[in-house]
Amino acid sequence: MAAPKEDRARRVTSSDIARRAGVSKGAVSFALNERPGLSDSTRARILAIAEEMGWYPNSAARALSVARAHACGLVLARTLTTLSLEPFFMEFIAGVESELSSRSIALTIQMAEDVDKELSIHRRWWAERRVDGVLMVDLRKNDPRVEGLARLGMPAVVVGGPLKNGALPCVWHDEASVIGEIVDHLAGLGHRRIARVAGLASFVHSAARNNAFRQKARALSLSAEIASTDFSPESGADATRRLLSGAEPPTAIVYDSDVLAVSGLGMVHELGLSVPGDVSIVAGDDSLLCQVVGPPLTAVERDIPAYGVAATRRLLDAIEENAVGDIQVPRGRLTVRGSTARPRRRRIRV
Amino acid sequence: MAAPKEDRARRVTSSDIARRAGVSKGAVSFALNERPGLSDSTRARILAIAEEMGWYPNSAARALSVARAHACGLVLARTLTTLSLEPFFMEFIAGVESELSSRSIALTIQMAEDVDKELSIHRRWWAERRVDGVLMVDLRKNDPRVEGLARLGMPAVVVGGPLKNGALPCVWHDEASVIGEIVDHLAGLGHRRIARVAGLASFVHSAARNNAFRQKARALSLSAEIASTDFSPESGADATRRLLSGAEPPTAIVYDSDVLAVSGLGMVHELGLSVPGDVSIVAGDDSLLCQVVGPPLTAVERDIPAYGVAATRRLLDAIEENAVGDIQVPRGRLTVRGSTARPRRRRIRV
DNA sequence: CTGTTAGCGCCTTCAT
DNA sequence: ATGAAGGCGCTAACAG
Repeated sequence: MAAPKEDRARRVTSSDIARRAGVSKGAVSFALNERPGLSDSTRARILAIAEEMGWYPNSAARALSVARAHACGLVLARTLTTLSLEPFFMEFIAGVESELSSRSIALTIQMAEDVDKELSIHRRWWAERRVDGVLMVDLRKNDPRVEGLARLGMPAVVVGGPLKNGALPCVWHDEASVIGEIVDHLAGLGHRRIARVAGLASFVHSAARNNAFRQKARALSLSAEIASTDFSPESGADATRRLLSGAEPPTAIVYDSDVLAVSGLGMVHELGLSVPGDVSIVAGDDSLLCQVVGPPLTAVERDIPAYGVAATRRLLDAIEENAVGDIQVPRGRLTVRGSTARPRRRRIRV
Repeated sequence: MAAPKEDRARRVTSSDIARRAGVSKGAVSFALNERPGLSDSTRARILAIAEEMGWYPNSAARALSVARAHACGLVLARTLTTLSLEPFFMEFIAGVESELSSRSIALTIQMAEDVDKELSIHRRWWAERRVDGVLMVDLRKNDPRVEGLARLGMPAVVVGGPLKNGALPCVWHDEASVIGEIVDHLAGLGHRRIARVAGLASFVHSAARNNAFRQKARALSLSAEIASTDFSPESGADATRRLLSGAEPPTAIVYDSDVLAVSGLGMVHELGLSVPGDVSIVAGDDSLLCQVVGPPLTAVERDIPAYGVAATRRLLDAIEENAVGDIQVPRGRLTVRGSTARPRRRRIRV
């Protein structure tokens, strides 16, 4: 026998509902799952009693029976600093969550040190049937998770991409055209030497932006320089200092994220320079952060919760085994604020 | 029969392990749960086979059998803006998660519009036995969740407090002494008119800080003013403007969070004033945000992941029905940076 | 249209 | 030290 030592509180089961309604357990199940084969009056009576007694089907029993966990998973393999500072993650989670909870599907979250650990979490989740599928974020170059998840056979969708081999469905966003818009804006203002403070080059989306940045700059005959960071504010400040203390400092800097941009702004001020007088600044992600600093930052605005929603819908389709291809979400738009302007003639070098 | 239409992939069960090991299912269970009654060699063989086949017990079956979900819940009832901007939440979640995952317990997260919706999520989770217990954050005055959770009988711990009626265990933090340290610091620098930009007064922790602020100021014969906000950056900027455009503006402002402080700093600059020359600023929460703005902000530093860890441990105890009382976590410490200094004599009023 | 029943995969008591 | 068997609460075939 496997009953717990003593119940914390006598728990209500579908049998209780059935007894009170004078029907069988099967009828209760039918009523709850809106299946035909029950008179409306019986159905209504059963539902009313369930409601009154505050009964919901035991999720474990249901999961066992229908072979579905009614839960999706998300593992985050980033440093705590990045996770806590970047508004992106919470906004994304909010989108995911809203889509999931409207269908009474739970969201299970875990953090991991690196992508290999992440993959072993996925393996375990799937072996335990704890989740029905997962969302995978922060796609890396030669990402071991893609192959790993694909062979696992667990429904999964990649946030980012697109993936050339199509091993996994993905929901992506056109980075190149956004970068194009930014560079156009800067070139239009008259900037000739621009720079980019990028995230980790091992991230596919950062790498894609790097390429787009270089190409677009070349097309417009601008000199373009790229400094890499690990997404932390310190590294953003460092990169900014490095760029601005070169022989031919850029007159505009494009940052990969809002956090990097804000820390870059701090460094510009610390160097005794002004924005946008000496340097123009563009943030690659928008958030209220960009709006509360002085000057407010020109930034790329995009609907991140919607990104989460799209990814979740795609995952749900994968779980239902509905074949749909990759999905592209609307690209971000540049919002011009006070941090970008025409460059000064030429700064007196100290 | 309740088998799924067709298995996505033949799934491994404990029977498979048992067969391969030449033992019964019971033996597999014993091996896995480290129970006596098995020879070491048999145990090792079973474990090795399970490992090799990548088998983990089906979580639904186990949950059903042991009447435990092996999952804990957290619902967040804040605006998306606050959630995404305040580093607090992710850091807290990281702490919770680390404690949970080290014991293979899942964390289920959901967002809610308000505390009433939150309570109904709790009710449902508990009725479904989807979680074994929950953490409750952002304690409000006369919080309906306390009473609600208490009568539900679901293990729950309140993050914040302390609760006077002891309806639920809590893990709290001494707000008053931190505020005391801040005000002492400011008074020590010579400030006589100080102000506080507070969060929502309906939040117990904000209210506690309000009281402490007033009392401490009175004790030191300082004039103290409080402006309330909804934690959003805009409201922080507004409150700052209001305070500084009064007849007798404060020479120092204490903010309830890092986000409020940073937006306040932006407003101070926008008003053409300098920090700390014209106004000193203290942030009630520290984060790298405070360190990357110019000047870096004097702030209260505390170990938020550790707060999450403590709360989680307390919850796990509640679930195991181990009686332990409320827990107080170490208070934050003031880190003095460049945003606080002696006040100027008296500013020329415009 | 309604009721009965087997079985989902595991844990655990009891008998061997 | 090991195996057999019942039950956790639900769903869904099937019989009535």
